[in-house]
Amino acid sequence: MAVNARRGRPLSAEEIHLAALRIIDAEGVERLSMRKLAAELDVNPMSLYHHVPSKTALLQHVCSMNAKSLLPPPNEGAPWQRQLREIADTYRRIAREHPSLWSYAQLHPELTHREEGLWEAFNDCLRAAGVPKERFAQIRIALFGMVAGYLSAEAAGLLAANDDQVDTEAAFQTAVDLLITGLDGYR
Amino acid sequence: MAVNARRGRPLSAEEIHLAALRIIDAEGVERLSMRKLAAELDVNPMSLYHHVPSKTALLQHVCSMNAKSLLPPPNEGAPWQRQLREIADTYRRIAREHPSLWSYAQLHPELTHREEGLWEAFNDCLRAAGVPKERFAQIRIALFGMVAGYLSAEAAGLLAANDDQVDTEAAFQTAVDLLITGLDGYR
DNA sequence: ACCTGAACACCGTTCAAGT
DNA sequence: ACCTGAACACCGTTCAAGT
Repeated sequence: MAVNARRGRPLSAEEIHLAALRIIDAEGVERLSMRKLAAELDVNPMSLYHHVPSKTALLQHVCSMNAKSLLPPPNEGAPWQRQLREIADTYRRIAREHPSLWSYAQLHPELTHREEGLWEAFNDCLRAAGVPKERFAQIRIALFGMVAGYLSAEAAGLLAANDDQVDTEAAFQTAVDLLITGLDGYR
Repeated sequence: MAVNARRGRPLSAEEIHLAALRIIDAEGVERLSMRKLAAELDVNPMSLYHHVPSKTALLQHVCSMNAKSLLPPPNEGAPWQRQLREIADTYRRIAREHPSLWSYAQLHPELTHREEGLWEAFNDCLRAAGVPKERFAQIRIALFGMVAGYLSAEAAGLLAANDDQVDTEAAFQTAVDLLITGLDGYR
């Protein structure tokens, strides 16, 4: 049995995805290469292709795994302002866990498989805020685009680069406050 | 005189930047290569390096040129709601002129040299809206992050991918409306 | 079944040599 | 001054050959 010469234990897709995420967090998506990944795993570069069909498929998997964490805790009873904050905070937590992946995934939406339930949290929120149903789709896009987009800008360092002394947490809360006050206008 | 064998007329940095932008618009930043760029210009790949120090410098120049167009028309007299719409619409026009470059520049803020005057338009707006001065910096970041981020998401196709029938123009106006109503809360 | 070395078609960039 | 061919150190991926 031709077990890997250098490691002695078999390779697995799981292990490959985790190592990829480690490189992405440490060096950025752009610096992830199949050859570097193999080196990280102490494995022949070509061995990876027995567990993962391609680099694109690997990135798809990592992006989609990450997107699964976006579902916020169910929260139907709470006031809608609280619900929206919860969504925004969940997004921010995920964005900051893997900032390079977050920005990259926004640039390559085709890589991420998004769960059906992702929009439900927004819908619950808009319902509770008294937004007319025929406006749901557009407002959901507006909110999602601004929250996800803001976090992508923050993750990439675009916001810190522009103003020197920034409390990034407070700036994000300011952004969410603007959205909440704005949404309140639909009541 | 060793004028280029294939073209007969001399190469220039200007010409290189324009050709790069053409490839970026047609195929995306990620598919721009020095060798492809040389082919587009019907030139030896190595000739480029006599006019441009590196691919990174080339992208820096193109990104910074593009960012210069972000300065909106001076508009101090108008109501602040109108001023903010003007900024947002200017940003959107530029984002949609070169969508791939826009998203890429957001992911790589270090590539873009931003003019000093870029924030003045926001400041004018906040002043006119009656926002307390000590909140300017944070609100400016919040607004810039959400507008630029939303447009990056739109340019990359993240918003269209999520909902099938989207009027992207209307969705953006909805987003800007939310921000204006939100800002109005500071009055 | 799993691994691997050589090979192919790409990259960005350096450098010595040409005119 | 401007151009160029060969070369170097990288990529992702295929495939035939090994165990």
